[in-house]
Amino acid sequence: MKPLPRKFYDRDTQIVAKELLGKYLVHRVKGEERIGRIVETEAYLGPHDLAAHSAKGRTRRTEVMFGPPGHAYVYLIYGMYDCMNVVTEEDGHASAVLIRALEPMKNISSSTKGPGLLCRAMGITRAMSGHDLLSDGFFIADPPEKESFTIVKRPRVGVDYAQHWAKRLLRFYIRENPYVSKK
DNA sequence: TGCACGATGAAC
DNA sequence: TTCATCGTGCAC
Repeated sequence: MKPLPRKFYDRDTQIVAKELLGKYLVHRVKGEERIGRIVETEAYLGPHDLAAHSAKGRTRRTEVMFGPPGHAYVYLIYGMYDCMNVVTEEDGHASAVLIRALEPMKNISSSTKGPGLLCRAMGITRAMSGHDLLSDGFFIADPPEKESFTIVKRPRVGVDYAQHWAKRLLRFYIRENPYVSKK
């Protein structure tokens, strides 16, 4: 399997969030290849999007969101879980896509239903924030066979504080897939 | 230097 | 509905 090209990520964040569905997230950890199929994502559009971490400005934590596309932005949430995002759009545009759930494909031994759990199952930690996903070892690739499915759009989870941005349909998931988080 | 608050998940 | 648990951002 080959990493998706940089130009895949260098596009409108909502398009990337939708097209990431069905792709394979691959992480090789101590000789073992762990693979999950992406079944749920959320788009975070940039500093103007009040639900995005980049809305607070450029800080040490969010620096990677402001950088070039195709890099991982991983952060600690609620003091106990790591969450993984993929940086989108051109260098300087602080947007990203949160990976919210995976369907286990290979070497997955715990739940991948939710952003915190999938990082735990895949062995992804915030030490990897800033990692270039155009590398072998940790990347996203096309699935072996083309598949078709219906995409459901919903408001994002846990962003009620973001005023009107909380209502936007920026959460995407594969219809009827049992590994999607929260019903 | 202190403190309120999460892009969560599990238990009650 | 409550709680575990701690880094981040901002107030003081």
